Amino acid sequence: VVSWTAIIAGYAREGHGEEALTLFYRMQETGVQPNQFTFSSVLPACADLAALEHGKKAHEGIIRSGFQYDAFVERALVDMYVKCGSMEDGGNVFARMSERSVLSWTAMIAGYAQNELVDEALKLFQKIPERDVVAWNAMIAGYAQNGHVDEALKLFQKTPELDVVSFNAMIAIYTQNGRIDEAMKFFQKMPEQNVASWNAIITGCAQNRRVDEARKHFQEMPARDVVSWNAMMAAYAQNKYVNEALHLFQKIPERN
RNA sequence: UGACUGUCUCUUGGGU
Repeated sequence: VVSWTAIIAGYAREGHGEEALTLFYRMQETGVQPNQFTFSSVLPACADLAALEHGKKAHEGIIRSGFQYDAFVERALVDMYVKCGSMEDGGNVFARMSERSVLSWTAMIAGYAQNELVDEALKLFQKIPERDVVAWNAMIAGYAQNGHVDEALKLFQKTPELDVVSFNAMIAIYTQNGRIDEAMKFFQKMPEQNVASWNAIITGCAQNRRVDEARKHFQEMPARDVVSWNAMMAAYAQNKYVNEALHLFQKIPERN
């Protein structure tokens, strides 16, 4: 079981979920019973593939074999259900967990928000015993994803410790609602911008038909990653500058 | 000898 688990874990970690699942089933066909290590290795593979049915089967196996109270397994189950978008199942496991870390709380909040259950997200957020900056950011982004701009801003203003992600989230919210100038204010007053901040601005300009400004920021930014290049190409393409998009594509450095 | 985990920015498709 150790050997099987080591290989399954390896595949899962490298993003080869299909292989991880295949091996998971094959080990059982050969009569080897998975243990808690195996389950906490294979569940992330189900999560990556958003393979809810496989995840549920694994959950049944976990209950049959009595590993449902293992803390590693519980966290992996919550993570799997959230990433598969099955918030009801995730919530059930979460509610029965022996120990809920702030990571699991945050995963649940983000999951609810991404599934348009912003009220549920808020309920959990209000119940977190210890909120860190990531949890605050998740709730801010949760409002954003559901179009609640004002609530997001209120929460941002109440956040005790802001970081670059908090600001980036606000930039995205405002640009997505056509309020570029307000987004720029956040961009300018944040202590330091990272590449995602610049990318958000570029995308924001593009979505509001300000291609020239997008290009200006693209040229100004200190460092570009693959998202930057994609964002700028999309900026051109979506505004009917197909030739410019193609031209840019040809200029992307190989490492991207 | 083996295990899991959270928040922001781009791209494609699907759904509403």
